[in-house]
Amino acid sequence: MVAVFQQIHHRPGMRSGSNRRGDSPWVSYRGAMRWSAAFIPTLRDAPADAEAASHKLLVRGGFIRQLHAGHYSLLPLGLRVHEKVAQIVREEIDAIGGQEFLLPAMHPASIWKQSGRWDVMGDEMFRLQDRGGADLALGMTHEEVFSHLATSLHSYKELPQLWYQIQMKFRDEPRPKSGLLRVREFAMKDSYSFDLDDAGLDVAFDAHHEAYVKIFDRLALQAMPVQASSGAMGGSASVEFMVASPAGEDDVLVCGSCDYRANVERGTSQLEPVVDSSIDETVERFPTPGVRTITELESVDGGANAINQIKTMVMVLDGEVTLALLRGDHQLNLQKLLDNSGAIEIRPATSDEAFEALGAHPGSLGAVAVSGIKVFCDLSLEGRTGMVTGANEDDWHLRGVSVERDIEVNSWVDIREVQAGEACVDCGAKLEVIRCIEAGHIFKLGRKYSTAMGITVLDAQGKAQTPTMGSYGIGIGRAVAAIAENHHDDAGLCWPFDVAPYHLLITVLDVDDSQAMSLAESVLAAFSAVGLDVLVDDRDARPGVKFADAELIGIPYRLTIGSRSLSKGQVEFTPRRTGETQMLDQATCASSVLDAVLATR
RNA sequence: CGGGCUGUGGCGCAGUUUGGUUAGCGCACUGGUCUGGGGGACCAGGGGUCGGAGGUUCAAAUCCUCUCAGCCCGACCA
Repeated sequence: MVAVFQQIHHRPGMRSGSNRRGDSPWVSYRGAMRWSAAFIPTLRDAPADAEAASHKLLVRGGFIRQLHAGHYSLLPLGLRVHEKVAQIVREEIDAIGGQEFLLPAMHPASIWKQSGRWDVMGDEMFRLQDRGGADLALGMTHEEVFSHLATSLHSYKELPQLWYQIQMKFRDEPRPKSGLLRVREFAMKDSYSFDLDDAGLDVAFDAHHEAYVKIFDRLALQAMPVQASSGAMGGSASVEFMVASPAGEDDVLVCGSCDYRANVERGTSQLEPVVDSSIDETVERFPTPGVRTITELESVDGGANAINQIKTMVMVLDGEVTLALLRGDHQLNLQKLLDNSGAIEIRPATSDEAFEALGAHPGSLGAVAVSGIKVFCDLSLEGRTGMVTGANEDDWHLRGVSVERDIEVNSWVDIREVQAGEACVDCGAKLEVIRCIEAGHIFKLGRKYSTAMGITVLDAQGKAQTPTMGSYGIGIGRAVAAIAENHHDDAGLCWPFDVAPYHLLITVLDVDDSQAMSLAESVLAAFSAVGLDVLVDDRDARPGVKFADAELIGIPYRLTIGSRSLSKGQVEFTPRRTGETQMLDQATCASSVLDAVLATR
């Protein structure tokens, strides 16, 4: 470490900022950096188009720069955080037996066609052709490639396998946004488990669940595991790790008194029972001129409260016109309908399509006496009677409708979106809806890919078996952004110790004071000796600039060495998070700072 | 893909409605003097195809047409 100390020795008289190779003996060392030689382009103002706190601060702090929409350059400071996050993920996946790979980012179309996803992925996959005209894709995930490799497995004795990589993924997001939170090119840790049977898959899944808890704990992210939709790709269990943040894009149902947590795409609630007035009403047609909305129908003569209305939504599922029925006061959740129908593509029907299918325009639609059209009906309508709904003739509605008697329902499904304040399905307490960032997602794939890609191993009886798979992802860059979202204040970032670009910032206020510089160097040496990372602010700048930048980039601990305190034999120690400064004795500061830092890490 | 908005130096903006000298301002940057514990002052500088193309005009950052890019809301999204 003496060598390190000398490599970074600041030569008195050298102008700060002079960093030409020819006149500096400075040799790069990952754990130590002089600010005067570093590329840390801090900005006083955030770019006007930055909205999310993490976006603003990561740009202002010189961690990232946008190249174009959804593509960011990681600057040295940003890369250090990114790599520390990746390393934590790597260590925890290794700890459950993961083996790291590095796979091609560019894939032949053939494997995507084999899995069936060449068509399914649609516009979200970047596609290109090579000079020979062969179709290629930039990998958005790596089930296909890993599955292709897994065809080299031949015996049950080789299972289980747990494979992973940390690699760039490419997704042509329709709307990249919020800095690193939603991008089109990003590093992701994705692991895949291969097991002979469901019990093995359970083990791999649970191991990941525990590993993820440890990872997010080490990242200082308060991530809650929530029940999630498996998405279009199916799967029997799916858990997302969600970090509460206004910059997020998912809504999560959180029960205040038990541990029920679910994505609104999956979660449900208890509904207050509704008592319908009469059971044997007959269906009656009545005029409702100009009435087009649930609200209007509430107050019209012969109408009813929303709770007694049937909302008829005309959707197009994979090109087929379909009806989704809900209680008048409920909202449709598209993902739920997707999951329940098994469709890949979903969109609301146009007004013309609705008219063609039902003979009326939206606002007067209903499912009574409709046949030949698939009808998905929300569970909340089971057994309901005396309902009001559209008559499939503009300006007319029906009342006295008994759902089960009068409507030909193909499937009863949970397709409504739970609202805040509804009762927890487990304990009945009030549910909150919390905006979250999806930081990780684990799920059981089953045999979809192993079947498609032709993976088989012989079992103990010599019979061919198709292994079952699990898939587990964590976005590294998104985790960096999520940490920034959760750990900042008005002045800037406050990196958790384990992912901080540097552990200690030594702010030297008078860079021409050789006593101050040599004190900085001795503290640096003490930190380097135990493998901690130190940034020395040796810029010839005014104190105000240095303090502001220090708070902006958010190094967890700062040692300030200034002639004013130094003349009294003192230096200042300030944790970024509290901002509370403690005076330390100059002579012993190296060891006391080291002790303080190690004690609180 | 629908709705809204924005492109002027590295960042933040003014100027555009009503066309008219050399396109300005703050920050940042370079040299200098002073200063020296919370984004300091002064002096002197460098840096801009006004997103792009076409058009109207004696004259275009400004008007017209097309186009590209970016942002926000929604849709969408392992």
